[in-house]
Amino acid sequence: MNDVFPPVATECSAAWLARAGLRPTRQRRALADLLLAGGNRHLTAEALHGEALEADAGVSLATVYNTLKAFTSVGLLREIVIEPGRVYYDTRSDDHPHFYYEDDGTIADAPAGSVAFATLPDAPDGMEIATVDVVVRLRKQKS
Amino acid sequence: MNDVFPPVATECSAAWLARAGLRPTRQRRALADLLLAGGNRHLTAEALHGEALEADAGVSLATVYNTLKAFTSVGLLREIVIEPGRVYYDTRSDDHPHFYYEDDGTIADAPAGSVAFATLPDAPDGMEIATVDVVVRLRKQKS
DNA sequence: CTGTGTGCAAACTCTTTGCATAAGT
DNA sequence: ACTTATGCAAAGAGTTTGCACACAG
Repeated sequence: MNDVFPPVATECSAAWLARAGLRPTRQRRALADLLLAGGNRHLTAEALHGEALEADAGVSLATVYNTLKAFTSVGLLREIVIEPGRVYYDTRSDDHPHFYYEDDGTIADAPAGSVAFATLPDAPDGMEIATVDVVVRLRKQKS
Repeated sequence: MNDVFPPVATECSAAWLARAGLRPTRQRRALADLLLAGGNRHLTAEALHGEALEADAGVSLATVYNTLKAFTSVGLLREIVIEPGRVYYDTRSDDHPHFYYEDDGTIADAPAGSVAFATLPDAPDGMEIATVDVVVRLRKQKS
């Protein structure tokens, strides 16, 4: 076992699912493989379904939706909501800032550590801060 | 003319619209009045439509949507997207952080100045930062 | 075996649009 | 007058759901 290298996708998807208590069905493994394949990814249900189709994974769109929700609820993925009517899923599930390119609607991770808070608000009484979502919206330079 | 006090709603809506180059129709003035009435507000199209109905403003839902979009495009409002399939409009159009109560899906302004950045990322080449959206997600305290 | 996951299609929610009427300048 | 806005209802996009079948433990 090697803790240094990121786990190989084909092996990882089963472990991933097992650790989360999700049954490693063929569809879930296929989707997990796709998600884990390319480093940190930010994609929509439809985009993932498209990739699944290309890979002949035999996964229906409904299952993609259900699976993404399942993955999210066990903390394997994180939802990002930036545009109305479109949910992105991030394969990094920790709290980190994003770039949003307004021109083409794509999302990327902002460089690690590039956002730091000098101050954060106190949570109102009886509340606690779950996460702090930061989206840096980018547009083409005017000049 | 008095620059110190915030403009009175009934007077303001016409000025608002004129300044933005929007025709001051009855519906737009009614919606502007509702929006300006209660300080900083965060509401959805449906919520505003509900208020318009209560106020007998005679404004259709489609017009509420169109009007909110029009107001947003001229900078009178700002869109806030936090939940999938639900757009909030903020009567404060400047860049400021929000609290999001996960329990009931409501939004509030975070206290002024409560969020400050120690560092912000450099925009990628050819890009510039348009805005930085900050949403502090709150949940009920566990204890 | 037993229960959970999948697939299909229909339902659902929020939002947008086409077109005829009404209102603003 | 001429142009833009409104209202209705229907279409649209993205997501969720109900139910029968299939698969994992």
